[in-house]
Amino acid sequence: MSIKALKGFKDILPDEVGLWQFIEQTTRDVFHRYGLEEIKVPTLEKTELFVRTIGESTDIVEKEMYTFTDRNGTSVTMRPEGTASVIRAYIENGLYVRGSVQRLYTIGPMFRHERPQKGRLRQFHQMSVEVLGSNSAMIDTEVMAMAWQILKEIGLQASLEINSLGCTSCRPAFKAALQEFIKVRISYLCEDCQRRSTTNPLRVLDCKSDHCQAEYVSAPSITDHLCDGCCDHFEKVRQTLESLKIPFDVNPKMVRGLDYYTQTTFELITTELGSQGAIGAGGRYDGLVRQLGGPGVPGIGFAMGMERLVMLLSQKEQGEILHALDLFLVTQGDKAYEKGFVLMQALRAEGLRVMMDHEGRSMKNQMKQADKQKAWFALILGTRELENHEVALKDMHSGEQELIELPLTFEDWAAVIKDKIKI
RNA sequence: GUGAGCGUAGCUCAGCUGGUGGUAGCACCGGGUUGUGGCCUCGGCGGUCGUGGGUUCAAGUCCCAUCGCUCACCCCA
Repeated sequence: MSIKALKGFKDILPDEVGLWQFIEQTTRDVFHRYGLEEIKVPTLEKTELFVRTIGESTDIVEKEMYTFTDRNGTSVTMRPEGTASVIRAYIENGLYVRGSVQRLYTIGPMFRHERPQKGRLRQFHQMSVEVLGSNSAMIDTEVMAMAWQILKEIGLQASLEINSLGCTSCRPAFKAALQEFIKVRISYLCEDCQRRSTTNPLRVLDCKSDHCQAEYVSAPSITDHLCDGCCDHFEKVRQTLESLKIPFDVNPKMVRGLDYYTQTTFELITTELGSQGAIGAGGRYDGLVRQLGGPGVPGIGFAMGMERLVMLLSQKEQGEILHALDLFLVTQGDKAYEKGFVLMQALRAEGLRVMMDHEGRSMKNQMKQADKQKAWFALILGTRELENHEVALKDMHSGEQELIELPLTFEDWAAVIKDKIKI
């Protein structure tokens, strides 16, 4: 094998695609029930879009973007996340005039140049939601409830953690208090935290070192520094989550990696994926649309990682057998093969999923193929059946087989067979 | 960017202190059933031991380099 896929880029093979389709269909169904509309946006954007939204000093922008200059000398970037593009499209196409609140979702690949590991790829897929134009706390709850519903319907469990990061009026004060707290004990902290204390102080709270966490038990908590507005909002979110009986934990130490978040943030976490436990995450971003030159509308969004969902689901027992085919047509001899081929096309035109063998294999082998391809029925057309104007229909599950009499006109065969298997 | 582990058949892997690459499992093809799948049984196909160099009478095994994969850190979906 000479040429292989790029590091962190994966083929999704046919055996796996069924799971992908199941997850995607279930998710789309829930989205539609919540009144969301799909929007499709480009995977390539001007680099500036991501720098301005995600934040200059974030890891994504600093070292993870697939950025290059195109043939015109423009700096372009393969999107590392979906929100920025959707907001750009919202502003550029004036979607805010369609109504005060826009509920959008998009599904597709994202790109980040990181070292791959379990549950982390350079090209990965997200299903993401953006609700623009409402600052109601109920919207926050609705979005989380929707994520919760999706997990429930695809049969996965995760824990929901929420936090509030405050707004432009209360966050600076908290940041200052936190920096003051860190300064006093900086020499007791791990190297990472020492570095973070200047680059992104909020991040220290997220440190995985037990030692650092021991220091942070007495650290100032964002929830104690929220302004009245943010406090009310957060309170409302918790109340409504409770009224919907959605279990959650408040994690005042949860900090998100993108600069645009304000107020409510949340993560859906599982412990079954090694260190990449977040299967979905999001939050409110009230200043983002204006920051990109649009109207001053608030927004909230979240994204779920397809690969992580697929991994979790494939770890579980796979339930009932799905019939990939309605019929596998087994033939014997040249004449039956030729007739069978035309019959197969007629059956397909009738809406049935049908396959047959073209390699001239034995009847036994053809039966094996029928089994392997998960056909519901085997339809046997041998020399004997051809002579008698009949066909044998075998239920591959029960093993029962019956002879079906066929009309003299070949053209009517397909309809008769279709009738028979739709019992 | 940092650290650790691993590269032997399409896949999962044995292969001890160097001494002829495994009747290994799964998958695939064929026979046992001259017209019938799953289970069983028998047979068959299948390999530049990641690549390049070195040590040695002899390297899958030891040494060096290189490429690739994996996991973890950072960070994130």
